Amino acid sequence: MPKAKPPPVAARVPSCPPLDERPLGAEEAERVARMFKALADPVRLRLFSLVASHPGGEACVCDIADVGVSQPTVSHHLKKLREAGLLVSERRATWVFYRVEPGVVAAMGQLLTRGG
Amino acid sequence: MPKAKPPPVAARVPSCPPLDERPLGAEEAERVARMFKALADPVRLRLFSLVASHPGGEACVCDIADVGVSQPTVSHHLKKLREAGLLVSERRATWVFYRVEPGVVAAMGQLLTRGG
DNA sequence: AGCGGATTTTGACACGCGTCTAAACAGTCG
DNA sequence: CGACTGTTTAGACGCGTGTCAAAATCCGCT
Repeated sequence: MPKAKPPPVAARVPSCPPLDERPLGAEEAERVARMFKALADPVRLRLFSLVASHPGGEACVCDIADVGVSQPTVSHHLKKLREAGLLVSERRATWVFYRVEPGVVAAMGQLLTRGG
Repeated sequence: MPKAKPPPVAARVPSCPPLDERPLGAEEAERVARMFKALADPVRLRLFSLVASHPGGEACVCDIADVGVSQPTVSHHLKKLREAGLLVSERRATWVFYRVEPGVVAAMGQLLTRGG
């Protein structure tokens, strides 16, 4: 039986203060680093922006698969983005559609937005 | 003679639009990924926030070296943050001080701040 | 049930990266 | 100059990760 984890929701983002407010603890840093790591790859960055900028707010894999790597590699990266909570996927008939999970991106933005 | 590159200034950040405005090109993605990669490590994240939140806006290496790894490793990570343009360093007498380069962080924040 | 297209998973491989110890470098103080 | 402190560099090592081809899975259709 495949693990049927519910998709990671925006509510699970514990919202850190901006990076210049106070030093991050070890566990906080681990968690935040995981999010940044998801966007620390050119292919993932392109896939993410392709989904984020796609009309309708969602994109089928076949719409965004042309980023210069093989299609299995695309799937691999999409999975990583999903596991990081940045994207959510939904199967409709033959195709799988991806959407951005808005809360997480906003949380990362707040980390980098100068506080005070 | 050590390479005397001028410090990477905020003006060198070519300021991308938010990720949901249009798909990133290949070269753009490479460049942006390099910046995210610099913050995609727990130790670097802690070092960065230690510098960013330090009173006076700068910190000596000896002030922030206690993040659970050896001191050479700290130096290695600080070098990466400096090469990524996120920190600048200056030697004063025996000690080396690090400051954040504000422009780059702001640019990364804009990437993640929902446009429109 | 069986075919065919879309997507994911598996297995393998090479390269990058984080970490350490040991050594080198810089600068201060006797 | 020589000893001592603070910091960086040089190698070396193991693990994670990005990539691909091949196989497996899912789903609609006939």
